[in-house]
Amino acid sequence: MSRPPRVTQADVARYAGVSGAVVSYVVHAGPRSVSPETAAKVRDAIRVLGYQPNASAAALRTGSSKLLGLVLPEFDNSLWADLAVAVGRCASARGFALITASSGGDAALERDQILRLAGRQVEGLLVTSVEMTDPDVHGAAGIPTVFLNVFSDVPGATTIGVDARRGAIDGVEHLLSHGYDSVGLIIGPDADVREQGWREALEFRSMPVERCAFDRQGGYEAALRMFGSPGRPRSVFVSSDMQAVGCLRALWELGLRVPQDVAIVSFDGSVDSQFTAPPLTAVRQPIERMAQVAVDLVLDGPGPRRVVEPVRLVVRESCGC
Amino acid sequence: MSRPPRVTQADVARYAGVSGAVVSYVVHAGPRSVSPETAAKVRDAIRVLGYQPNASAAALRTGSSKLLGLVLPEFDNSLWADLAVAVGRCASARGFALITASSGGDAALERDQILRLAGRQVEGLLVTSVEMTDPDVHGAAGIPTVFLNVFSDVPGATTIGVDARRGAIDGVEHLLSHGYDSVGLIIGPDADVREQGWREALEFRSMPVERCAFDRQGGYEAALRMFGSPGRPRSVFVSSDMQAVGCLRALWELGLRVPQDVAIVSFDGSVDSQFTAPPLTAVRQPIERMAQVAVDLVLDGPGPRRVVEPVRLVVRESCGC
DNA sequence: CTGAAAGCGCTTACAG
DNA sequence: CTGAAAGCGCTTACAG
Repeated sequence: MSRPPRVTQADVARYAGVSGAVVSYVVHAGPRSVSPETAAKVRDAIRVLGYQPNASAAALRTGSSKLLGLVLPEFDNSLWADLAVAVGRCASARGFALITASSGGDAALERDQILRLAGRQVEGLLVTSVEMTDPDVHGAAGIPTVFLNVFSDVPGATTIGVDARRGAIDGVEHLLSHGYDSVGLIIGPDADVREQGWREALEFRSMPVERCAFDRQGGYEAALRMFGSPGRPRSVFVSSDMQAVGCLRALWELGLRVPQDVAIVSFDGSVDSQFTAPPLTAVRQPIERMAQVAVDLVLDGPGPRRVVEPVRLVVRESCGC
Repeated sequence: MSRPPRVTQADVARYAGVSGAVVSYVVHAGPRSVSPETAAKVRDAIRVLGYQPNASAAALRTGSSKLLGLVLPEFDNSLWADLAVAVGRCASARGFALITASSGGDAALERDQILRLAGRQVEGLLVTSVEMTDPDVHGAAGIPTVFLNVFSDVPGATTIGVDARRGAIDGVEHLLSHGYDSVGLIIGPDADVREQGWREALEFRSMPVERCAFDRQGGYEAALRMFGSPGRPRSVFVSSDMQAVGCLRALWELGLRVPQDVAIVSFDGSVDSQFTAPPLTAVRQPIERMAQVAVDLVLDGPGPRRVVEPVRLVVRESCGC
């Protein structure tokens, strides 16, 4: 466990009998060419000594840390977990590593984390706020930033999101197509476009709404309120898989069967939605694709823009199909 | 979105009319003291200019990157997700940021990720392998490493884990205490100490075993095999929450009720186990505590050691209590 | 209490 | 094709 002193470029150069520059040339295959024999000697030295270039030094010299920052509200949400994996993969493919931070859904902490990441010279920031953050943090950090999971255009910021209004409409219409006369809504603490879509699909008929946190516990409590009292709706559109998982648990406790007594359509379509009992019919967000676009945009993005990815209804069993 | 040139220490020094050294002294509150008036001027300059010390430069100079690496098999497992959050919090409290990488459970990729992290000058590595990795990677990286979720002592390596044999015994005995005559086992691809504990608790009576991947799909398929054919056990001990979630789904499909037809005790006790229907009785791994110990050990650890954290049976409803 | 200077390990123009 | 050297932005002995 005693740490051996780090092998530096100079060590390799000495061992191979060349200058440091040449070592750098072979490590990066450029920008100058090196004769095959010299290159072989250098590669040998690298292998024998176990040389690993010092990323801090390279970052300092080039001004490029090859680091991306990812800020998520929390990890124990399979949607964010999936996103973290996908972003990590895309970043890695472009030679970037990922520094992750979780904000716990707290705006002040989130801002703090972003500033911290900025200090670490990340070259891009991917941030997912439950509520779209003040785009000012973007300016404050002075680093290319893309906001993920944002449902509407935010002038001056690069945002990626799905057409959640459309998704909500699709989900609610699917429920309606089963002939259910009522469709409740379980949604986050603040109004968002999913609520709007739900209203439109219902042609503005009045139906029960419960607001709660975007997690299992929130969905659980909201469902207890919505279905524990008389006048419960025949079906419900839930604005995230996590809330839907909590909702399912509440319905089970209340002795209500899904979909026979209450039908559900959820929003997100993460792994969790596949393995509930019954599996959830869900409006799926294309996480992999969004991750790819986000990484490309944060690294190459020419300026603020709005990207809307299409959403797709994945029919499983909770809707009664 | 145009990137302003970075503000450096020299800029602050010039603005405040002091030397760079003084700026460093006030930023770090040491190691030399600075007069209150000068300090005030410097703090002003920092605020006005929006100075963020360049972490790469500091890392190069001090030889300390203040970075920790975390390698996980995947993120869409709430146990790992919980762990990532907990480790992030502990690291942050000690001024370290976290670079995360997921191995996808592939040993070669895992090794690769570790080497990559080593090149990034992380000062410690926390790695969780589904199967305990070759401790050689530790030597190869030349960086203090602690392996998490390891169930037995590995000489020469620092490992943290629970007494999983004891946990399995507790879980199975709890099932037995309900009077169930049979307790099946759903476990990972390779034998581990949980299987041993299960056998011991059953006093080596022969019972059904199904092996499968440590994920939802694995547990789903294993349960279909175990409960879809005659001679199914009255209860089952499942070696992870993810597998238990899949198992619950399979039982639902088979029309078997939990706990009336089949009782379940799971292993992990992550958030997911709280919100299934019914909630899972589980042998809980103390994730927060393990994260704390891991971070402390990787940063201060004097050498290889074995840490065993106690496990606790959390009784909920899937066992029939 | 403060400044001038060295040096961490790289990369890359500049000479040769 | 290769080497000597400058410089990225810090921190920290060393002088004063």
